[in-house]
Amino acid sequence: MANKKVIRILAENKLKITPQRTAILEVILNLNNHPSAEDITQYLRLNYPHIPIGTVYKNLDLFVKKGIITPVRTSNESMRYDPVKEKHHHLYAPDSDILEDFFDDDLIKLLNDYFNRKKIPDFKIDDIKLQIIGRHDTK
Amino acid sequence: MANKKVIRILAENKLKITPQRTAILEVILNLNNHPSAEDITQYLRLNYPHIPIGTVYKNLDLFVKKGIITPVRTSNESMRYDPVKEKHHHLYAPDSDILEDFFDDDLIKLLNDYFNRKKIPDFKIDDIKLQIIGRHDTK
DNA sequence: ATTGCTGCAAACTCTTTGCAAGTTC
DNA sequence: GAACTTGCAAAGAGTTTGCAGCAAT
Repeated sequence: MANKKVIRILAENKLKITPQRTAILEVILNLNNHPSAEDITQYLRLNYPHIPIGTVYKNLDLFVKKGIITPVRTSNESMRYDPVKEKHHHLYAPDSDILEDFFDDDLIKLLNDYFNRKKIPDFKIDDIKLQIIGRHDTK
Repeated sequence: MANKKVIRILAENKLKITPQRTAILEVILNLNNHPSAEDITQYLRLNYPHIPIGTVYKNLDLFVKKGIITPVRTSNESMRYDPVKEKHHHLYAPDSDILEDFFDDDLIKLLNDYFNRKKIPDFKIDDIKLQIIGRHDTK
């Protein structure tokens, strides 16, 4: 059931391979939806009716610590999880709560160049997070 | 006690002028710290020992609805509140949980120009939120 | 055999809500 | 006096934690 990619990722990170864990990671990788813990649990329950949300949270925390996924906050309450490793930004539509990756190398380069030139006094930059807020066309 | 600016803002927004409300708004305007509801309550209790945090939240919600303040989320759990009206971005230091305004008209222009040129298919941009993540120099 | 994981429930943090009594306009 | 606000407590959402029993290495 568990695909090889998932097994490999878990092994590389020295995480024990359990059915729950592989299922959770598969959902995040395949859904590609920036799901919340609640979303993941709902989805898993289609095949696995009794998985507790506590187990989902514990695994998400581990995945975040290992760098397998990244937590993303929106203006909404719940934390969303992003499995993508390459540097990117996000589109967020508050009305629909849809959160999407926004890949744009030109933009990344633009910001890198900008902040390489313009230093901020007494502040060391680790990352730049850009959220493009808006809405999807309705027709 | 309540200063004229606060009174004016409340009147302009047709909010009734109560001691609690003016005190809350004064704290946000004067602290300039992007305080959380908890921060505001702690601070108010120096002079006003029994103010309930529920009252703080109710007023914050109203201020947000009226556009007097803007809620800002960081990677941390609690919501922070920003009274600044001019367009700006933020510096955030996760280690210290310090959130600061970052005013930079060149950056705003750079992003505006960029997104005026480069449209995103099926997406109407309402706002661009940029958080510069990093840490303050320790020496 | 050791170490780590699951399942369950309780607890915790942040925020919202309901409502009676009081205040503002 | 009509409409709104406060204070208080209870409840709600999202998340974390503790621990006994079980599974993976």
